[in-house]
Amino acid sequence: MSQSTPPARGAATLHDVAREAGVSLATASRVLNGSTRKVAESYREKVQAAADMLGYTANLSAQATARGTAAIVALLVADIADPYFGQLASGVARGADELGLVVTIAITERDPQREVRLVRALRGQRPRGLILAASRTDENDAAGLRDELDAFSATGGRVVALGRVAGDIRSVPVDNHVGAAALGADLATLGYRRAVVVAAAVGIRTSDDRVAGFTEGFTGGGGVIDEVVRGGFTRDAGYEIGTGILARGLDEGTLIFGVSDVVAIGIMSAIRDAGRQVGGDIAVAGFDDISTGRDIRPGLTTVRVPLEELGYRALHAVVDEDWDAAQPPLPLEVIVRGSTPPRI
Amino acid sequence: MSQSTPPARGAATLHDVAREAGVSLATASRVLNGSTRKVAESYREKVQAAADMLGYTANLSAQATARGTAAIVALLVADIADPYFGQLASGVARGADELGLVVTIAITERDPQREVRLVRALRGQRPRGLILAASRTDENDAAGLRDELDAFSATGGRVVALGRVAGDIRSVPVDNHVGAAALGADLATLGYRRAVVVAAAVGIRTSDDRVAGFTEGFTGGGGVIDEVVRGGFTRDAGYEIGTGILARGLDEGTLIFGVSDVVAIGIMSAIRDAGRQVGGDIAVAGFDDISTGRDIRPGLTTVRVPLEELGYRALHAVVDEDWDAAQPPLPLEVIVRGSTPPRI
DNA sequence: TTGTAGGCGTTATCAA
DNA sequence: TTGATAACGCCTACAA
Repeated sequence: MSQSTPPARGAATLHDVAREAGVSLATASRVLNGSTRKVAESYREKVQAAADMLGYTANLSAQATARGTAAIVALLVADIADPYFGQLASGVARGADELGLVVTIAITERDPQREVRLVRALRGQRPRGLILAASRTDENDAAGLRDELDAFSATGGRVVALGRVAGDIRSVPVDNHVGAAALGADLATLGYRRAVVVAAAVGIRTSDDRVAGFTEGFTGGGGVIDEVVRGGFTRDAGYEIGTGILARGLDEGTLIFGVSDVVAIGIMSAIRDAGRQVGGDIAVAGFDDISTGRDIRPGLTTVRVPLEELGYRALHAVVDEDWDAAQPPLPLEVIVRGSTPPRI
Repeated sequence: MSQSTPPARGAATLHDVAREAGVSLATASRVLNGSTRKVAESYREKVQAAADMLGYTANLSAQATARGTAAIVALLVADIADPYFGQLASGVARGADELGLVVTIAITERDPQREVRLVRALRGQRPRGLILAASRTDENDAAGLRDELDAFSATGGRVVALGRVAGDIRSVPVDNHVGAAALGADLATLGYRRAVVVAAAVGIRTSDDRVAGFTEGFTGGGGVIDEVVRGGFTRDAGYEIGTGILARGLDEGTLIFGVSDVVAIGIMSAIRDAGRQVGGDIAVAGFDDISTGRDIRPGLTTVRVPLEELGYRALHAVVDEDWDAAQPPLPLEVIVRGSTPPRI
């Protein structure tokens, strides 16, 4: 066996492999990385052997500079410790893995300015695409972001947003309105008549749609929305607002709808810490169906969003050449658990 | 204002900026990316202006090929939807952001073969370092992995492992043994006398250490370990094993210790689904203190591991030049909640 | 089918 | 301080 190449200082390069195999750089490139195979079997084997022996791994950066685009997909989330984003990221990662893509992750911490900076930085990677999962407010302060995204698109990068978004960028639709309406209707049918809604700030699309949908469904079923309180999309926001609501007094049998499970879980904790009971006393419902909602007792009534699938689709929205913009929205499903027992 | 440069097709390059500013490539590079500043203020301004106008972003790939290493840290986790890894990743991301590094994430799905493949693929990015958070078994089947890691280290990459690991690679120590012993001792003091331990497979260090530590502390306090059942590190494993244990019959007042919170939460669900009660009837304790454990009722008794901090430290273990190998282990703390009420 | 050579966007060396 | 210019590792017409 050829021993000509000493254990190279630094990673083995394509050069090394070619030399070791006694072929040209081009040939080595073709068998190891190039797509269409047009290399004699004997050469092919030699190159493979050399590559294995040297532990060669293509330098992705070099590949990227040469090709002009990197085999990378960037994912922007508000908070990766939040199970909502975790499940989402899981789907993205699975899809990327299937396609040999690398996922880069960035955390916005729900700060719009930060988000703009991150997009700008991520752009430097020349990723194939950018998945925006951090829920954002509408047009207003999104101006800076819009510019960055445009710049990215202009260079051939693909932007995918979760939920529905204005503009030309691709998106994976989630029919928050319909889902929330179904939830509201079902809860009205269950006998609930008064509800308090805990939402995020006005202008956050996801929140707005869910509030509107829920209101429509609930009032349509004969219920009344007592109040819509604004906070954020976090557990702590839910806890805080929940505590406030309880302090102002709340009738038994009232329902509190949190615009996301995370918020709803915060509310549940607030209820307990206030010495009240979740369920028969004060009912709670959420949205998303994160896995935690299944393990708490009583179980959290919610609308199931297939988050993993959502992430997976987002990844494909980035990559697929023949992506159909008229995607059917993901199937949503109302799931009634112990946090909203029937009142009839 | 100069209009010489038409809105370039493709992203603006350093070349474009230099031309627009009327300086050389080298100068432009120095003001925009280079570290030590030795550029006349007038030039500096011109370049900045040109860069801003063109929306220039350094091509990280090109930079990486030129420099030989990318401003990237790769993170390997078993499952990003698992809150344990989510919180961990959160800390890693924060640290990376502070240092202007990009985090690339890969999911092992707890498959050793897959892990090896991923490390190999990740190596292609020539990242600054690799953080191994996926809990692994000992030496045995880790051989292939070891090779890949060695290859990576040999090229100047830094490998950091969570928990304690043999070999020369850096690690952020977590004193699982001590923490578990403290938990066992405290629970014995609370009056528990019989316990069943639900662990992962033999050979998984983290699990082994926790089992050994708990056993030591619990028996030292006068308790007896009835049984150690083996499964995995997931919620579903906990549920399944929990169901099995209950089916075989379990005295009231027995304690079940799951080697991680996720497992313990699965056990709690199994207990409820079997019609038994968590707490006074059957007590449960876990390890890690993931956030979910605070929101379920009764709250889960556990050992608090500062996961976010753990991730943050891991990131610094990758980057810091003057990293002190003799890191003090992270402070662990026993947290007693409602899942293990006092029995005296 | 194989090899040669030029180019991708940056960095870094070395004169000027 | 500034500016040519040679790397960096790989891809890809184009030529052989």
